[in-house]
Amino acid sequence: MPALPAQYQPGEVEQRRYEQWVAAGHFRADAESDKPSFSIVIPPPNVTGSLHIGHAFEHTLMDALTRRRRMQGFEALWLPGMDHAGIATQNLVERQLATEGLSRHDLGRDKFVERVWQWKAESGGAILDQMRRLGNSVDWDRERFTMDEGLSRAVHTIFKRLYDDGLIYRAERIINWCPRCLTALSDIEVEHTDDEGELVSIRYGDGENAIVVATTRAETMLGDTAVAVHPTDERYLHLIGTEVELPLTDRRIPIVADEHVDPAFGTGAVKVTPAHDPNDFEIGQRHNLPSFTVMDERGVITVSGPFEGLDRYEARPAIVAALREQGRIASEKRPYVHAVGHCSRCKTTVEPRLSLQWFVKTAPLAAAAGDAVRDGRVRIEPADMAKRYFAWVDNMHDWCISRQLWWGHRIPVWYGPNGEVVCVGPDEEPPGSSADGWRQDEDVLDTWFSSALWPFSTLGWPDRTVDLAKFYPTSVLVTGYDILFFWVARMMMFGLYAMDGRQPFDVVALHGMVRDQYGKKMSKSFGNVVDPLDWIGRFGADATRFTLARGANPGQDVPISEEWCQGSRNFCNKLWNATRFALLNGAHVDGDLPDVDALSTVDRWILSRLQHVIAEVDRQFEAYEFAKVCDVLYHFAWDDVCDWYVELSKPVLAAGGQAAAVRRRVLGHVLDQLLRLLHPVMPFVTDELWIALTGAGGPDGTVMIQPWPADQPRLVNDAAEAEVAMLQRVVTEIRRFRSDQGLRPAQRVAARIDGLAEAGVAAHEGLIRSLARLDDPGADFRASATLAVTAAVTVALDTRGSIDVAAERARLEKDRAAAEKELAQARARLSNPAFVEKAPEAVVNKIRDRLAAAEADLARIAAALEALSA
RNA sequence: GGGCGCGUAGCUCAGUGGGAGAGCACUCGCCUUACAAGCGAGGGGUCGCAGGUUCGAAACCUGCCGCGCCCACCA
Repeated sequence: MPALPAQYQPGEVEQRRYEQWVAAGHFRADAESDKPSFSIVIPPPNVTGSLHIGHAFEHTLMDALTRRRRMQGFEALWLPGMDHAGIATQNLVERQLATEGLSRHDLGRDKFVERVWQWKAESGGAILDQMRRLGNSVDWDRERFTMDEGLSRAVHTIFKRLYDDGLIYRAERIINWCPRCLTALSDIEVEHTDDEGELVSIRYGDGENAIVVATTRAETMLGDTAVAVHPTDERYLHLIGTEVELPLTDRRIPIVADEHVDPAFGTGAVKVTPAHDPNDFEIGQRHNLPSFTVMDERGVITVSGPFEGLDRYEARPAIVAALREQGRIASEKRPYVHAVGHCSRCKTTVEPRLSLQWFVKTAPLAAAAGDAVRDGRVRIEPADMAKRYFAWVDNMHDWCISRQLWWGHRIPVWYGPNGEVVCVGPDEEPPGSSADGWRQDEDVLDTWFSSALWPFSTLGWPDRTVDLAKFYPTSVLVTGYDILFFWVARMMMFGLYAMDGRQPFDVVALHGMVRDQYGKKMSKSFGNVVDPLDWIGRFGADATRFTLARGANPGQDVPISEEWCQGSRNFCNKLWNATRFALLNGAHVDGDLPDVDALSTVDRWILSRLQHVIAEVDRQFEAYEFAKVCDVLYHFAWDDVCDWYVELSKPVLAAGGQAAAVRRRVLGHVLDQLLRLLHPVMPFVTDELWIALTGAGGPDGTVMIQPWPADQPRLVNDAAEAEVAMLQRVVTEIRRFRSDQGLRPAQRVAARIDGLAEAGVAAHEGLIRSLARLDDPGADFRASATLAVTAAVTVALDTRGSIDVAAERARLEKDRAAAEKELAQARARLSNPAFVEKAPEAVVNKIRDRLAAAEADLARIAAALEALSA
């Protein structure tokens, strides 16, 4: 076998390994398999742009889950795909067109959509390539896109079904309108920020009948159709039912009483503009008020007169100025901070607008979505997040699903010449031709409408496919808490509805957002954005993945930094070199492991530690505690295996013989198991090393399809762990002394060790001497320092020179103070009758042990001080 | 306005009823033939503040201070 280089070089390894995995077909899931199924559908990234570090993070978690299940013998499917991202993509292509001096209208609908498809072909390929670079073990044969023919048919099918069930309807409502994107938006596509506005008070009417209203949106007054006051407001009782003149117009409007008005705010009187404010719309409904639309879809005033053609922000000061001229400004405008909605895509201030749109009646669907979590069919991790989920599904408004865009699934409704409205099913012909006056609805559906079908549309629904039978419900949904409402809740609604009450996933594992090392959001303007490809190129995909997974505490945001990624890269290299050492020393994994009874204490110890690690990794994986999985494996690999087991093995291997033969076998086994455990998180380096270690070849010669390490409790060995712990303590204390005394580490020191038998580690004197770099006592040995390591163990060292007595004394005095404090604490607690009576026996015993340990420590320190004086 | 969460070492975070932890950073000493992307040793925290419950609180309860997020149609 070729010798491994001294440093791990990820680039070449990653490309080669990935190609071989794909070629061998190991990512492919077989729907006909007898194995239990495990399935994940990818949260489809938008075809706009490229994958950011947040995707890399999410994909790492999904890949780790999938790879582990695959090794555990599940038929594991991770289904890849992308989302057409309606508004985002259309905006992007429109911007491209703009650079050519064109608008979408210059191309026309068909040509424009063609252009978007063309763009998708280019952009989508880049995203898929990024997924390969990350090492994602996705089933490429099952890649899907929300605008695929099959998925479009699913959209069409469910639309028809909901329509027939009366759960989709068309209505004229106040909706959120983006005057830049020129489309309706759903409530959650609107982001609220606290903006500074100005509150002006305007006097309507004159004399006795005058009434003053306060508003931040003076320009809408042209569309006022009433003034509202609270029904019990003493100030205005006499005016209710009367009319006032609306300034700047020739209209008179009524004064109505409505509970909605807060008498304590402003003047207690509200102007009512049903066509441009959701509250006012409702007041209008209650009082049968007419609606006057005063702005067009771009936010430009349409009322004929001096303000016609002005933008809404030009109209506002113009109208205030005109009112002031008429002496109708009752009080100067004052700053007022209030929540204002913005388009989540382009940040333009949303204009509430009365218009005819399509809606999903959410009440029955949302109720089912809530119940599925409440009754435990779907588990949300971390559980706290379920509260947010309930808060949303229990208070959901109807969902506006029509968008005035061209890129998306077109609404399958046709309008006839005589006012007919026909929803056409997926296998039906349009009811008539355009020549006969029939036309299809111009609008397309909200992107999230098709996303909501993703867990079953990707598996072949509405057909009853074998994929659907095998892989639905999916096992777990891994996604960010930021799209709990956008996506998760809606998949629940549609999944339960379309799949006869069967939930789309059993578990929702929510993760946080990737942030920089100070917990700051990543943003281009702040310059702290990390490009996953950059890290993969410089540190490797495994290092990038490990850094991300290591920060993944459920539901918590994930801080990362380049320094930490360097640390992960170092960890990869550590594994590389540990395996390299093993191979240089003839470690192997073939043949059975010798019987436990035939093993040395050190072997039994590492196998016992390994068992704890396997059990812990399993436990943490089941809880989606990726950070803890990484932590456990990191410390086992670095501390236990590299710093101790390998070091303890060096003398044994050097000595050769039967002991060395056994050690080679056990070392090979430990690395084999470790590489398997790490493989889900760091697939590349573990596979490369596993192949080198085992000499495996051929398409199946990869760790990714080896059995997951089994938890074998019989290998747990407390005695061996205690014995090695004592060994470690002795070695560490001798090293401490050497370091404190400035004895050069490379310098061997003659020493005599006493008391190892009493400490139960007599058999390990050779190892202790080796690791602490002590020579055997020579003929010329003369003790010049005596170190008490434990109550029993003393080490007489020939330091070939004087030692720093004062420093060692100070050290010992410090130790003594700590031991005395410990002793006093333990005594105080044990002499407290309430404690001894009420505390669990195990705790009391623990304190007793601690007391004994403190006493032993004091004895040791006393002996050391005495030796120091001599 | 409503809801949720967080304040633990210089930084980022684990720990949630019985001896204060990790990574990185820091100090000292080392190229000890797997690895300087390394090895050994070490320093560092009245666990935001104040009360309470308990034999025992970083953890549970209450209040306060500070920070963050989500939801929301008060003009």
